[in-house]
Amino acid sequence: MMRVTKEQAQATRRRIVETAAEQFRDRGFDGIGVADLMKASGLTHGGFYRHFSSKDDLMAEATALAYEQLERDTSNKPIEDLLGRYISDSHRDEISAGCPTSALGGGAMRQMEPVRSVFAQGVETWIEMIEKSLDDGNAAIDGDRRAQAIELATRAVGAIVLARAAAANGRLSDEILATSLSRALEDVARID
Amino acid sequence: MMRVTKEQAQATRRRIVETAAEQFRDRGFDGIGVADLMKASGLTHGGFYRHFSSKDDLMAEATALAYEQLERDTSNKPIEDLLGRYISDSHRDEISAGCPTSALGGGAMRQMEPVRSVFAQGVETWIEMIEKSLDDGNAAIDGDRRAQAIELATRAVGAIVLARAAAANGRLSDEILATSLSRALEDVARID
DNA sequence: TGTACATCAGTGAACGCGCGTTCACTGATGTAC
DNA sequence: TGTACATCAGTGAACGCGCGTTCACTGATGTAC
Repeated sequence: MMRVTKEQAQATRRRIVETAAEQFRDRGFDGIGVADLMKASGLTHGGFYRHFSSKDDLMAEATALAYEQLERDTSNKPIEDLLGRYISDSHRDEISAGCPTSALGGGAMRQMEPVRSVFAQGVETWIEMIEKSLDDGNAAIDGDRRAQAIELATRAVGAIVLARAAAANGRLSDEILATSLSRALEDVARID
Repeated sequence: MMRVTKEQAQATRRRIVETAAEQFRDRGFDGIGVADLMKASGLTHGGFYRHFSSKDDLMAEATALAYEQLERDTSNKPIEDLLGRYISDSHRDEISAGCPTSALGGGAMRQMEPVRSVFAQGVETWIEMIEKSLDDGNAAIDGDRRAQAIELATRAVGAIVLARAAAANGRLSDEILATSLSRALEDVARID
């Protein structure tokens, strides 16, 4: 097996990006190398540069894919579901399938340009999803939906980041999630 | 100059921890190495292990110091000041002097044990500081102060993490900070 | 207080290792006739 | 449709480099007498 159908090559490329999207969130951009990423994709490291011009290039693409997955999993859901899924034990614990902002966004300013822009675009998308979720729930009467969406976006991200930072103290971490979720749901009920 | 007063040695050690507390927040734990850290402290890398048993050891100590600095800068301040300082352009931009939770907390679960516990303790301290700030403001009447403190803690951390993740889009990043702060201040005014 | 020796903070060379990246090579796929 | 050749996805060895850590050494400080 050397050289492969164009379709197979495209599938390989996609597989690498999917693997990277998981592994980067799980271990951090610096926590996994090109060789291990290729091995986890069932390949050897040498072929990497047939698909990507650099690790940074893959970081940008993998992050973009992670935001697309977040969008797919979240859009067209009632705001209560959205918050319930985001502010949860399973989201805290399964970083590799979770929101890229909470997993990697804290270091976005340390990254090179292609990656930074992907994060900025992902944050905008994330806010718009919440706004849409608020609008869908009820025939828009009150207030500034955009501002409400931004507030809920920060509360959700903050809850997960804080719960992960506190993870060594399980009781505290759980308290942060439970309190954050119940107060967010109360406030959403008040809006609707 | 080889061998130095016990006081000087202690001062050197402190200087390394202070440098590390800044550099780790700025560049990330993986973003700066032992040799560069020692150079930034005016030393050569060889002496590192006279003071610390490993880089992880320093990471734990530096993070603990960063939380102490946060506590010093923040406690006994009215809640409005606390939020105004935290949710600000300068806090977003000057990561090296800012809150360790927003700078490094997202990766706490990827760290080894001494470090994880320091983050958990730091988060607890941070929540307690907000709770105290709420209590000081007015003679405790209503509601669950602890829950209010947790909510405000997540809103502050979330605002900074989101603003940093969105930094490549300056307008969006500023919008997140402005909206988060004004809504947090409104809610605090409602509580008091 | 003065002398002799042990301690140990700091130096700089060296260690093995894993990193991102490059390269010559392979051989089935894709293409030109 | 069949043949001849070019392309290029994937392999695995090799590159230079920076990492965390170790070590023999230095010489002023600290200590024992």
